[in-house]
Amino acid sequence: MLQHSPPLDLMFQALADPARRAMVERLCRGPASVSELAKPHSMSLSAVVQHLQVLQASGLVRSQKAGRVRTCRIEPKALRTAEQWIAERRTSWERRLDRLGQFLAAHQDEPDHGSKS
Amino acid sequence: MLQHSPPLDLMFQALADPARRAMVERLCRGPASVSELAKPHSMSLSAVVQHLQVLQASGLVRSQKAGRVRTCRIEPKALRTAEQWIAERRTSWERRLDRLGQFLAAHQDEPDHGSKS
DNA sequence: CGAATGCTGAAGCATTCACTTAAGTATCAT
DNA sequence: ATGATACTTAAGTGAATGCTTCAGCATTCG
Repeated sequence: MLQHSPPLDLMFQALADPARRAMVERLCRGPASVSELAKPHSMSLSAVVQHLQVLQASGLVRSQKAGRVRTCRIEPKALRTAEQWIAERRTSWERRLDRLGQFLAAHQDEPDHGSKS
Repeated sequence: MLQHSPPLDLMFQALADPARRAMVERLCRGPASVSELAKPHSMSLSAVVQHLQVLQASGLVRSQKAGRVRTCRIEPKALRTAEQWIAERRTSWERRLDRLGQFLAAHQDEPDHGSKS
């Protein structure tokens, strides 16, 4: 409740489903139509479209219709946003470890510093 | 349905909730007890524990109990796994763009291409 | 000891999710 | 125009999610 980042919610939620991740993987190899994306999956076209709606709401995928074919492509910018969130936390943790290491190294040869007596 | 990666499912699912992300952020600044993690949130302790269970099932967080206090810490390895999945897709996309660029450059002087004036 | 602390577990409940089927619309081919 | 293609929309269902409350159980403190 400290802060809100709707896009991040939607992005991770979108990536949490294996079918949607498979679609992202497919789209990373190039744009595709809805039925092309549906082909490898053993679910109804409707279900695929619903997954695509989740992906679009998350900003990970964009699509446009030409004639009767809707062509989908990934939005690498969004992919990078998610990547960066994780990277920032990870490096935050690594910085902490560094500080801890430095502290331990600095106090290695002064076991006790008259803290209380 | 082409392949299964349960840990990735659980990881992204875990990161999809703002409360859980907040807990991850907190844990990146150092280990914490359950009630410490609960403090910033306006939900019951039970709810927090349930979020922690999700985080642990995903492998993002590990915890151990000492006396009556359970201490939680993040598992940076898991964080890196999620980061890498995204990074791999993104670079896969970038490689594709590179190839496309090379192709376009190579065929620049070829017949009618229908480019904008 | 008994009370406070810190967590644990189970049940319940409203909402959301991941599908399904069925019926519809727009486009393209013949 | 007819039919096939490529979605689109709506409604429904069972399971999972995100909470809640209440009751329990060790551990630590006075």
